[in-house]
Parts: sequence; C-alpha cells; structure tokens
Amino acid sequence: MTTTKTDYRASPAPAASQAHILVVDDDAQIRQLAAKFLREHGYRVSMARDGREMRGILEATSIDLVILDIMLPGGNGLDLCREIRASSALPVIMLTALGADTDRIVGLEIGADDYLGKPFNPRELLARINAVLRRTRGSVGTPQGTGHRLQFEGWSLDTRRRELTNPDGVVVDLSTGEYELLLTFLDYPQRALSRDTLMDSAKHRVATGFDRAIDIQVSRLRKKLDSSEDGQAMIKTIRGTGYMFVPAVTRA
Amino acid sequence: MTTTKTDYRASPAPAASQAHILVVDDDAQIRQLAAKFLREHGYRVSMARDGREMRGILEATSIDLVILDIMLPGGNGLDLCREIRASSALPVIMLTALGADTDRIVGLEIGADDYLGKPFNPRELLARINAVLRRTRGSVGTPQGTGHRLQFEGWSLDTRRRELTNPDGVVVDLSTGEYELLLTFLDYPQRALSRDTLMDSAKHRVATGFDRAIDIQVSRLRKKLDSSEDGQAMIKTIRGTGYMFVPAVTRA
DNA sequence: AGGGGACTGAAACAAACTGAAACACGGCTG
DNA sequence: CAGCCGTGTTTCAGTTTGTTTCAGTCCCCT
Repeated sequence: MTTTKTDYRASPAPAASQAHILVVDDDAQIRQLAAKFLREHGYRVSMARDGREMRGILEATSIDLVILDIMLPGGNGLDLCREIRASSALPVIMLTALGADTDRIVGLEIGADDYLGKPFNPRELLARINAVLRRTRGSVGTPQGTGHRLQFEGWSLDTRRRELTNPDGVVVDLSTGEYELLLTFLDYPQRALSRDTLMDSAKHRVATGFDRAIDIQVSRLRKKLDSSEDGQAMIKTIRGTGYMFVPAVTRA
Repeated sequence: MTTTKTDYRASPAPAASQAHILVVDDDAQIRQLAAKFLREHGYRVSMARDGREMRGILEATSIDLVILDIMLPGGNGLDLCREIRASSALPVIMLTALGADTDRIVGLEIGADDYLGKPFNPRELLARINAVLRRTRGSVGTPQGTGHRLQFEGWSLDTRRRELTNPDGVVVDLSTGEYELLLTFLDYPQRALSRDTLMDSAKHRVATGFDRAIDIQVSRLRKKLDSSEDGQAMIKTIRGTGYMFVPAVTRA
C-alpha cells in the first residue's frame, strides 16, 4: 500500500480533512499506527490511553469522532461509549477483538456508530470514519439531518438512502459495488486514486495483483453516469496510475 | 462541525446511566448477578423476590424499567406484567425459561417490551435494556404514554400493541417474526445490519451458517410494507453485507 | 513514422449472492 | 383429527460481481 503522493484536495475539502479524531487505546502501537495513518489522510488526531485521559481531552478540545477500543484496562470500553452517549451525540467507532460476537451485539445496541474488528485494515478504518462522519454530519444538532447528500454536476448522491439521482431528477439504480465506488470517488474528488486504493476503500479488500475488478466496475459506473452528455468525462483515466473523479463535489 | 452536545437520536437520555431498574426474580443468584452487572454499568438497581415486594418498591420509589422473571412462585410473572401495564407504561423485560414456549409467550399479549431467555448473557440483557429505554424514553411519566410508537413514512408501529398501521390508517397484520425484525430495523435505521446481527437481535438466536431465514423474513416483511408505493425501497439490500432500513424513524 | 510492449475498455463467461415460490414441519384451532 | 398459520429449508431464477480474453490506445524507442 502506498500513501498516495498527490496531496489532498484543492477544492471543497470534504471537511473530513478538518475533522478532529480521538483515538482511545491502551496499546501504544495501535494508537501510533492509527494516528499516523489518519494524519496522513488529513485528519487531526489526538490520543488517549484510558477513560481518564479521554475525558480530559474531550473537555479540553473539540473532538468530532472517537475511536474506542472495547478492551481497556480498568473500565470497559463499552461503558466509556455509553458515558459519551449519555451526554452527547459524538460519533463513536468501536474497535473489538476479533470473534467476540457478544461484543458485536452490544457494540451495536450500546450506541456506537460502527465497529471494526482488530486487527483492522487502516483503509477500512478510514472508510468507516468517512461513512460515520457523513452520516452524522449536520445531523448533529440539525434534526432533519442535511449533509448526507453529495452533489456534482447536477447529480446527487443521497448517502442515507444510497440513491443516485441524475440531473433530471430520475433515480438511477446503483448496485452496492457501484455505490461504494462512486462514494469513494466523491470522498476524494480531483485526486488520482490508484486501483489499490479504490479496491480497499470501496470493496474493503486487498487487490489480488492481476485484478481488473476495479476497471470493469469503473466501466459500469461510467455507463450509468453517462446518461447525461459528458458522463464519460467525469471519471478520468490516469494511465499507469488509476482514475480520478473530475467534477467538484459539494455537500447539501 | 463542532462537538455539539446534542443527541441526534432522541432526546438526550434521562441518561441511561441514571436509570433505575427493578429486578424481580425469586432466584437469589440471578438477582445478585443481574444487579451486580447492571450496577457496574451505571444503573441504579433494586430487587424484589415476588409480586408483593415488587409492588412495595414500585410504590415507594421511582422505577424506570422492570426485569421480570416469568416463573415466579405464587403468581405468574405474566400476571404481574399485566398488572404493571394496567396502571402504567413502565417498560418491562421478561425473563423466560429457555426453550419451547418463549416464542409462543412472546406472541401473547403480555405487553412486555422485550424478553430474554434464561440463562442470559449479561451483555445481551444490557443491550436490550438500552434498546428498550431508548424506545420508550419520554413515555414514562407521560400520562398518555406516548413514546411507544415508532413512525416512518406515514407508517406507525405501536410497540405496546405490536401493531403496524399503514399511511391510510389501516392496521397491517404482522407475525411475531416480522414484528421483531421490523423493530430491529427501526432501532437502527440507515445502517447496514448483517444477517448475524439481525438474527440475534430479532430472533434471539445465533445464525446457523447457511441460513436464509432472515432473507425470507425480509422478503415477507417487504411485501407487507409494499402496500404503499415505494415499500420495496424501504429495506435496501446491501450485497455481501446485509440489509438497511432507509426511512427516517421518529418516536411519538 | 513505424513497431512493439504495456495499459485500458469492454464483451463474454463463470461464480457468488439474493429474491421468492414451493414445500415441509410443528404447533394451534376447531 | 384435519386444516390453518407461521416459519425455516430447498430450490431455481435473476442479479451482481470478478476473471478471462481480445481489441483498441498510448507511449516509448529506434
């Protein structure tokens, strides 16, 4: 995996780049790893070792999202999650040990916005962060929750309903894969994305080397975006590198 | 975006952490176990051995939720549940002996908000308590007992009567399984739920691997929700993952 | 300018996944 | 006891997705 060389966007920063994330984990290695990766992707990151430190940081600074290990010494992560939820709507993503399915149930019901098994793929973490932020952005404090709509060249992708609407207002059916792919593009517009990046961001899996899955998926997506005149041009091929989503993207 | 201290789900919690729970069970061990666990998780807990003690505590203090064993010496737990319901909207979770009759019991008009097979996983108990409190929040103390009604796109699900009403005001019959499934969806709208999660949240059991039970149940539920035009779209399939309930859900 | 290798677009096929009808099973009702 | 209802399983058809394959493009080199 490579950290894409192009630096991040010139235009409508999906605001993701400004979000401030707090990583709570007692394992220094995981903390560092996550922090490094997230910083490279434009987030501000703070870290805490336990509940006490977490509270301190939450009070001292303005955090947009918390990543919380479910297993913390002296104080279950679930309790911390509930504690957060008792007083705010701060988005929380739980890290759970693999295979502990009871935690899975509870992680859901306890009010976490998402959860991720350890060890996790950094890109998947990123994807989920984006998804959660997208879901909660604007909805926090705004009852009717605007902000879940991504627009470009008259098109609109409702991330809540997973629905794409063309400039004429007609809903265009997208398969799950096409939706995820488009979403990835919309998260990083005007930026060359390698097949690798697209693969694990959109499909949550690693490229197998001689894999053309992304190509064909791009091709299919293009076809659907093509109903308008310059649909073809929306996703530009960057030879030897990957693809780039050209139009400017705004949130509504 | 700022860390708004507003809750986006519902009104900001009569803080789960402050809720007062009454455990009614004649088995001292279970009482202790549940109480200890719940206290560790921030609840206030009272205990009663039978119906008489229960009444005493209900009158003396302010209880937010009752956990009630269905098998009690001298006085069926079901009767106690009805008794509670006759005079209040106090949420009740029933503990039932594991096995055959759980399903049947639930189908009956006991009016419990949820149930749990014994022996139970403490975390699952916690999860269901949270879910029930979230659902009924605001209803307790409100004489008219609103709050047990979940609404979406003109539809309304009355969790007390286990009754679904379509936008025209017509009651649509739901089987037990369909009801539980819909309830789970309504608890976690706009969120991809895996078959596993749906299975143990809605059916109180673990998926057996090559299980299509959820699929067919979703299919049946869809059909019933379909009487309106875009019923099909309400439950979206997320290939390779599970299902998602699309409409916004409000409690009334 | 021409040729060759590497890369991409997309059709064709195959595998995986999902929808739903049909059937089977168990409990309940009359 | 026969039939009905709710539910899970089986099964088959329809979708979606990934791989293979081949043709067309682009780039570099001579």
